[in-house]
Amino acid sequence: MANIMKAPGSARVDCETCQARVDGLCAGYSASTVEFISGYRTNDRHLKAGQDLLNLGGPCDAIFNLVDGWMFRYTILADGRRQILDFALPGAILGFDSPLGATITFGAQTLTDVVVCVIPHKALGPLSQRQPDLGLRLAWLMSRERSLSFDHLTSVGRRSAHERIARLLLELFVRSRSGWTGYQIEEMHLPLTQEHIGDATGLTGVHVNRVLRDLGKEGILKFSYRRLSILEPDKLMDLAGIDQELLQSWTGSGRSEARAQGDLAEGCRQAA
Amino acid sequence: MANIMKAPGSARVDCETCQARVDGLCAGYSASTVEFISGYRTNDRHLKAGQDLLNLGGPCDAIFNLVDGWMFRYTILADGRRQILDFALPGAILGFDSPLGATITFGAQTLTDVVVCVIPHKALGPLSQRQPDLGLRLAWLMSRERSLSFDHLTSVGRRSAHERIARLLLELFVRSRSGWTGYQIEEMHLPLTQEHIGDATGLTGVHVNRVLRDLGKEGILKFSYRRLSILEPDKLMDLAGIDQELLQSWTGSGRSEARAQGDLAEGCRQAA
DNA sequence: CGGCTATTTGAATCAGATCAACCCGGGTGG
DNA sequence: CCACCCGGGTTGATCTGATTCAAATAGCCG
Repeated sequence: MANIMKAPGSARVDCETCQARVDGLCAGYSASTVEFISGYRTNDRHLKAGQDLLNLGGPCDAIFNLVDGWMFRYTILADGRRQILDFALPGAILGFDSPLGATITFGAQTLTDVVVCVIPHKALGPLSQRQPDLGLRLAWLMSRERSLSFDHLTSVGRRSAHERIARLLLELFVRSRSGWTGYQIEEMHLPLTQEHIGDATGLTGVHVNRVLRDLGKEGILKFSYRRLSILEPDKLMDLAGIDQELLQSWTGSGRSEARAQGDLAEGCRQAA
Repeated sequence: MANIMKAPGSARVDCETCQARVDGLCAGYSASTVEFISGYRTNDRHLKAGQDLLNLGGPCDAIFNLVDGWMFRYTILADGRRQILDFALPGAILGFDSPLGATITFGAQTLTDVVVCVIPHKALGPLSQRQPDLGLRLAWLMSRERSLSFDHLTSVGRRSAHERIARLLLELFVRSRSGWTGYQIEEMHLPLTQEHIGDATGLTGVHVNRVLRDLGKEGILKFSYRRLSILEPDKLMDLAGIDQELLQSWTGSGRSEARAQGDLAEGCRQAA
């Protein structure tokens, strides 16, 4: 997975080849602009799978640009119940949460080995002075995360267990590919346990298992031991209640030749 | 409620006295800065209670600064199930959703008579060029909305019906006051039906009624016919599982003498 | 092999949904 | 002034999707 990490720990992420430039804060910027932004970085951080990036209750004074690996954000209630809020893929920004110095109210944990590059909150002001569309871009990024969160809220609030799970798996698949036609039979490595899926969908691990088993029996998909196979894309999309265009909004969109409207960088360009 | 609306329809919102300057895009800006921003406004819009601001499936080419009144955002599923995503109070920004021209994926409906001031998306670029912290500010605003959404997600995913309802009512109370010590017995007008509460918490209207009835019997609060009375603040906060500091994060925070960390404008100031 | 974590399966239970009345208050129109 | 209506709110009986508890299995690693 993490080919960037060959030289473990010490190596500094090279902005030229950074995965996060595909669809994140630096997407579509020229080399010189990226260079400029990079000047404000402090040291990268490398984490093993299963670690927390920032600890609950502590302060947070930087944003983290997820360069490689998968993470998730979560809250823990007093009695131990956990809710997973969203999954972060390369290009995600973490740590832009409570304005400055305020204590963190939700955690962020790695699902795989991970690399993040770090930009102190303090740098955001100066950065956005010299690169004025950066603030807007960050705003669009946040807005997209909020939309995703709205989507999850709708799932958990109003959809059946089967719908929720179908939808989540589909979302993660599509986002990890940055797009999908929706017609191909596909397979991928999904670094989640059934417990994770339960905590993300507001269900029990046990119940997730039963549903997964159902979906398997119906030949729609298989998921066990971290391997997901989508066997009947159309049935799955139908069950999940997904229209093709929604698929796009989950990623920066079409990537390739800027599939018209949905693209983040495009959005900023037009707005400017 | 809407004293700004005395001259109905035609009157243009006066930025000097605009409620949304307390905690929104324009919060804390000097008169001249607000003036500058205002130059990019197009005509205000005045809506009656129960109307939709933007219609689903259509495009959206402007952001709306909610100046007066209450609204909510929602999604409707194919079979009619509705999920309310959040409630918008004065100072909220609506319409900053899908990047540009893309079709709207969730609706926004008024709960009371409402006034919004309108800034075309096209203006955002130029605006943030000349007022570079505006983008960042918008980003913080979006980030706060996302945090709220995370909160709702946690409620709906992991809390009991009693907890969810207690929490929602508390949230709305606190946000509408922009803060609360948490000790006073209080009363307010809440422009919601039990159906609304159900759709926001992922419950049935019927069940909301039963819970509300319970809470009434226990003397914790009363809510009927749009009037909410908090009778036992401490019990309510306990039931809702709220710590004092979380209260702050729901608003721009402490308002008055910038309760240190949580304040939006403060955040931008420090970052700059 | 032994220990660990994840998955699987069954049986009992429960929180909340569904269905179906009925009530209440405040318009509206006759 | 009253009859009617209509959008909430209330209440009970019943049903069910999902939880809980508990025990067995399966893969993984040292």
